[in-house]
Amino acid sequence: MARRRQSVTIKHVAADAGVSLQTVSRVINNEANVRPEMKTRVQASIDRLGYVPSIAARRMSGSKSYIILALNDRERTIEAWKAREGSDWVDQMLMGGMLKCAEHGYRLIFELVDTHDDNVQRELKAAIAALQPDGVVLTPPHADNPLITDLLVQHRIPFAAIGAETQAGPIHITMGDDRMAALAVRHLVAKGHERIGFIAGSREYALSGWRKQGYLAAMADAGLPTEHLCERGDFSYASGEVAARKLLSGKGRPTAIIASNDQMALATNAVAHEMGMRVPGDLSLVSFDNTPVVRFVQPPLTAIDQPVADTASCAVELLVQAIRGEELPPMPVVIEGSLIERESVAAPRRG
Amino acid sequence: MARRRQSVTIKHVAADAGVSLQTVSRVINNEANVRPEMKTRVQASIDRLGYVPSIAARRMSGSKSYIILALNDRERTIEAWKAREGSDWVDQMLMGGMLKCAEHGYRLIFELVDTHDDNVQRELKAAIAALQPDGVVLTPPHADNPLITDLLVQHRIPFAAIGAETQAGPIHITMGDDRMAALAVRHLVAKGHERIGFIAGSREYALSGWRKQGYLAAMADAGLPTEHLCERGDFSYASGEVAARKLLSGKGRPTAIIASNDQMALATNAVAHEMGMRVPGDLSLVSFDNTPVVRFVQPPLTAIDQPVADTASCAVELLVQAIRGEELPPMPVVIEGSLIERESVAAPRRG
DNA sequence: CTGAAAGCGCTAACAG
DNA sequence: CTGTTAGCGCTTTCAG
Repeated sequence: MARRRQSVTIKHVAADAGVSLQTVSRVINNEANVRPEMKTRVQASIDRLGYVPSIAARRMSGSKSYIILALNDRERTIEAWKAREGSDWVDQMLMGGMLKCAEHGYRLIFELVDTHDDNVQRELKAAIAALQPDGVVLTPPHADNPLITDLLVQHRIPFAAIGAETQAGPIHITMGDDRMAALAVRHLVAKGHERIGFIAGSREYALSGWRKQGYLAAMADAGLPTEHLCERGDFSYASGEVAARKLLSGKGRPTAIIASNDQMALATNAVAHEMGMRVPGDLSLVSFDNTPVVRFVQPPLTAIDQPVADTASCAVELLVQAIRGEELPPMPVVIEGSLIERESVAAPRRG
Repeated sequence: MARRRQSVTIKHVAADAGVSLQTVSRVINNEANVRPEMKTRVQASIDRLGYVPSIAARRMSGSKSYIILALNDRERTIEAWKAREGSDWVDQMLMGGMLKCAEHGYRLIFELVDTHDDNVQRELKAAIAALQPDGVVLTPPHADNPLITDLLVQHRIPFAAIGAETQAGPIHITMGDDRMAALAVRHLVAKGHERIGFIAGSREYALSGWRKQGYLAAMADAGLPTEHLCERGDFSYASGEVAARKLLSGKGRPTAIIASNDQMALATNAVAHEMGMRVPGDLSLVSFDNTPVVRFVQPPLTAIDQPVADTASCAVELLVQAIRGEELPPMPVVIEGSLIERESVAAPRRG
């Protein structure tokens, strides 16, 4: 294969502008110690020739690769992709992260590794060796895997942990899950609900605990009971069915349920219908995540939106700051979601 | 910032195995002219040290970057992402392409450029200069933009055009849109429908024409009329409403409609309900694309699945073959979808 | 079949 | 403030 050469290199620009390579380098890296006049001249040459630096060459010589790695769990991601259940986590993650990367001249590379596999470290090491990323975005449950975070710390690669239990690296972002759960509770309480059930998510995710705590705290604040009103699922539809059936078949059943994700909310909705209950007439329902599918079911579900794109965008922004050695804000940074009202919540029936 | 160095380089492997750099290079590139014994010894060192070559260094010296670019239209992609209408094109594209890339040691980088902007060429040139991709996946409507294809040809970068009208480069993939439309027609004819309406998509996409042609041909084959039964939308929900209203408000209205994408099908479904018609009792409906949302509406829609992931995967596979200089199959390669039966099709009412 | 030398495009370190 | 020099890790080219 023919050797593929850069068509316009820093040399061409230097020759065109009549300066040294180094001066051009300083201009493209926006370094100090270049006279404005010089800078203008060089920039003019860059624009005229349409010069864009090669990221491979920059990586080779300098310390930057201009690559940020977005690490996701292989098994879960592939499963979700194949199931086509309408979750757009990958989409939101990718678009949010990619667009922010582009603003700073970075590229985002999406990578899958097995969290549970003994080979995590080997897989991650290989990705690091191949790509030499300047930063890594870690999504749950990776964000809490010490095999991953330790390796990153050791390689001195800054990482942004999204939804992690504890702060293992420089950047720690959450989506305010506890406050969002409390918001859902208050929304239902304001409608007059007193018996509010909750379906928790998988223990493997820190956010499951936060959502549950937020629920418990808000219920306590409102002076409402939670006994026999809290079940745990694993985020799957099937687990949602089981939990919903338990909650709805006992005595003193709830007039409203908050489900920790959309699939479990969908399942709850189906179970309610199956049991002859109307949503929202007999049962109000608030979902978590607000993936596109909740808008298309009957009734469209009131949901807590999980701001995935904003979070990914923020992760990249902070990563770039960290790479540049700039000071970071206090952690954790909280990107709060919001409650989207639709048609699955109403006042409870009296009696 | 500290200069970040590769922890294990080809030099370490060479020293460990007691051979020259070149021999190691030959082994990792699977070249001929290495004694099996040598190869084994080198491979052992590679495994022991956990060596993985740096793609930046490989790009610098050799001709390969091990990067494949997936090019999508900026405006449309961002619009679809923000609308959160439940389309999972990006997801399917990314996962299909990325997993196939990984199999061959490549990485997929997702990039957005403005098809309509005068700066397409500048944007694309910049991406090429920065990344030096070994291949590019082009999605509609990029695949038919000569500003893009010419530039790629000129740079001798092989590209896979998905859903392009004509073959501008080495790889040309379609999803058999005409045959899929015919399949939808035959499905409806088999149920007893004779007046079958069709809502075409935006002229900007070659596949809109193919789908329409497939419909017209299949209708002709069945000896059925198409006059006043064919409207054109632009793939948007709003355009679907307009088209559906036209089709359903005339005399001799259709007993079934095929919509060229899911949003227009959803719109048709809504219009039918609004007009007091039942789906599928009074109107059967077949949708195109089969994005997740069609499973969650009432009734769940029978749809032609568009095999986006398989297509992206195939594009990458063929690209890798092209990069290696291997022979390619005859073009276009057709990745056919299938008809997914759900609940929006029934026999027409008699009368 | 294997090795040595040269250099890809850029930046770090140092010298002026 | 600007230029020079020396590589980064790998593949290509050319010798053996």
